Amino acid sequence: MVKLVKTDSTEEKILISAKKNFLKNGMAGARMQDIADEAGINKALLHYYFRTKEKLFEVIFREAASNFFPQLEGIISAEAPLSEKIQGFCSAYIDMLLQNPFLPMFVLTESNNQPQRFRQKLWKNRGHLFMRFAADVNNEIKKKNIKPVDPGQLFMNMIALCIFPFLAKPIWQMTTGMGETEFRRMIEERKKIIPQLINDSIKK
Amino acid sequence: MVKLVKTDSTEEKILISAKKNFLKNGMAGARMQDIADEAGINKALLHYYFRTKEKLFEVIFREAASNFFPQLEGIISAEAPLSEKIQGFCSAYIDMLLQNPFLPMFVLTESNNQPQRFRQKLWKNRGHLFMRFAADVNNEIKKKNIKPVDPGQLFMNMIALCIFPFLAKPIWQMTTGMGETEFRRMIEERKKIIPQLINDSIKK
DNA sequence: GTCTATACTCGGATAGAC
DNA sequence: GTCTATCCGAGTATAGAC
Repeated sequence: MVKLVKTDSTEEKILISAKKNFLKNGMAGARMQDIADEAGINKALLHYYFRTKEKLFEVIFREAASNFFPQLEGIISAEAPLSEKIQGFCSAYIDMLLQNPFLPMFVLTESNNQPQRFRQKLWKNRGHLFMRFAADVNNEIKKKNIKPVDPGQLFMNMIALCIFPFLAKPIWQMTTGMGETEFRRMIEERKKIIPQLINDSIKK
Repeated sequence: MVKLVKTDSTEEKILISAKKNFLKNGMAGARMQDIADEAGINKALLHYYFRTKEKLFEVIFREAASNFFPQLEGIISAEAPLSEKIQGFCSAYIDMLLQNPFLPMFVLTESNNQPQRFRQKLWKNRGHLFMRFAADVNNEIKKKNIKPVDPGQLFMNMIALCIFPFLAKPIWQMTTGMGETEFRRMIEERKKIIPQLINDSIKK
């Protein structure tokens, strides 16, 4: 996809600043003043470009949401054994999350607050990745290569194990006294642990 | 524990209403007016009892947080094989979550917003349950009854699998078109699936 | 303890000059 | 397109009567 806006344009500066602020504080917590300050402009100009806070938020949210279920069609569609796909998916997904640690919390909280209609429009037909995955799983079941399992539960397990530590990070660090590097090491470790767990659970 | 406040006292009515509102909308989203309305009183009286919104919030938050890592010492301390404890823990935890579906989202989001100092005070020494569990696991490892695994990762996996579906519920329902009863059935199913998964992962 | 009325603050939005 | 100045509503908090 081609970037239609120059990196140093005012609009782009606003979007960068807005993304940072919204991801950190959510729609309710973010302040137009802060967004303006960080973009090096004033509030009036924000409204000139995006009319309202809500409209600005929507732009950021849409993009974030589209990344929540990652675009890993590449891995899922590849010609490879299921177990390797699972391995590749988890590893790549965790890497993405490491680079966007606020993404899960943001998408989950804000999804709750959106009105029903908007939510539907946003998430409907977003299930391509999952359906592709489910087809793979069902196929392997039919070929009797793996145990008969519910692909939905399998997918839920996989993303739960990948995402949850990022959500619980602050609490986890508090209760265990874990520092930044230790936490990181634990996450890295999970790139091996999770595929192992998932693959073991379907192995015949 | 003895309830010090009569159920129909004004204070109790406020607390019930506040809990409902805070859990649903979070600290930022909740409105003192709504809390007052639902308690059948006016705003002024809220402040009479709890001085500020923040103080009222703290009361609710403390109680919610103390339930997040559940008090299942009963199960964990029991004289039973580890596999049965895991089974019992997951099942009881999920039942608790079914009765408090907003709890996970609330505790996680609000924990992020608390200042460092308060967070520490709140979560420090909250790790009894986990330490007890870790001791059990290490013991079984020493006796060569199970594979050598990191108890931390094991515990993380267990709670991730239990909690995450409640966090992702709205998104999950949107993408899959799942209704209320189907979602419930899926959760019920997980009471069996999760212990199986966890126990299989440590079985020799 | 409970109410009505009001003060105060914060933050999103707009007017209008340049 | 960008700025300064200002408005205005929402929402927390308080004063003071009963």
